[in-house]
Amino acid sequence: MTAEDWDPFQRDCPSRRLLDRIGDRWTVLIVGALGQGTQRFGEIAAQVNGISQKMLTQTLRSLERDGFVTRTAYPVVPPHVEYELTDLGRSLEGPLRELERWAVEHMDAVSARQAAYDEVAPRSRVG
Amino acid sequence: MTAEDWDPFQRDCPSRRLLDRIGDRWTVLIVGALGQGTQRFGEIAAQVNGISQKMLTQTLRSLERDGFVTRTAYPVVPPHVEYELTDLGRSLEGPLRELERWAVEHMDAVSARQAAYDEVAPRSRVG
DNA sequence: TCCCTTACTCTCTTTCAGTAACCGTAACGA
DNA sequence: TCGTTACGGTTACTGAAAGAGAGTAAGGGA
Repeated sequence: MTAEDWDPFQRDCPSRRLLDRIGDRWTVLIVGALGQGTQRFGEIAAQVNGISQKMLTQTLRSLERDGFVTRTAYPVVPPHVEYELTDLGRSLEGPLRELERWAVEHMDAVSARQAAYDEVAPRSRVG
Repeated sequence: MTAEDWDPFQRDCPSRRLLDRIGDRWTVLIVGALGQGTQRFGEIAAQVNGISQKMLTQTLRSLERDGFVTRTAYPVVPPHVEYELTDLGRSLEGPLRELERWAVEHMDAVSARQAAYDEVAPRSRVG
């Protein structure tokens, strides 16, 4: 474990790119969907409402490269491809699910703050 | 708590936008920086290596609107502005720090997987 | 013959992030 | 007096990324 060398606060540190990837909007949802077990391309697309085929393909490719998911293609017609979380991917589930949970739990509080902010005239706050 | 109504997997659910925001690359780092206490614009910029003034301003504005940070401007010359996490913002620290920690801890594993993936010819894996 | 299925892939348009220049005002140094 | 620095921005421009939508391969069924 050489974890001490990485610092996401530094511009060119690889851990910054990794943080970008795991915080990515589609990554969070795709990993969440795959948490339920092996799934096909179309099944993931159905769960992650609103994702385009392009982004799903692209994100799955990245997740595969990073070792978060495995891709298994059966050479049949029509195509049959299965995606599954690896151990590494499953270790990400926890932190991501917490993020998701936080968002759901604090949604109301944030909405309220937004409404309050938008009421007062912009830039009127002075200390 | 009406948390049951929100579902980030649904395209137009506000919680999806919130999840996007809190997973945002700069948000993660700015909240992390502010975790150490009240800070000025320039201090945050120095910690979050590589962020442009534009993105720092823009992200701080959003964080303020969402109720994660407070902005206090002292009408002096040159300008003096302080940013601080709210209670809501502090409640985000935990999940975000976990993400950060995960990235640092698994950086080596991911690098290894990437290298392995890039070695074999693309699209040669079949089930 | 025609269409259906699935997992892409390509093209086009729009949106977004980053870069660099500029701003105002006061204090300071030469 | 002139030029510079300080600080927290704003603005215009540009290249990259995301989204929308149509097209593709190949076999099986009506």
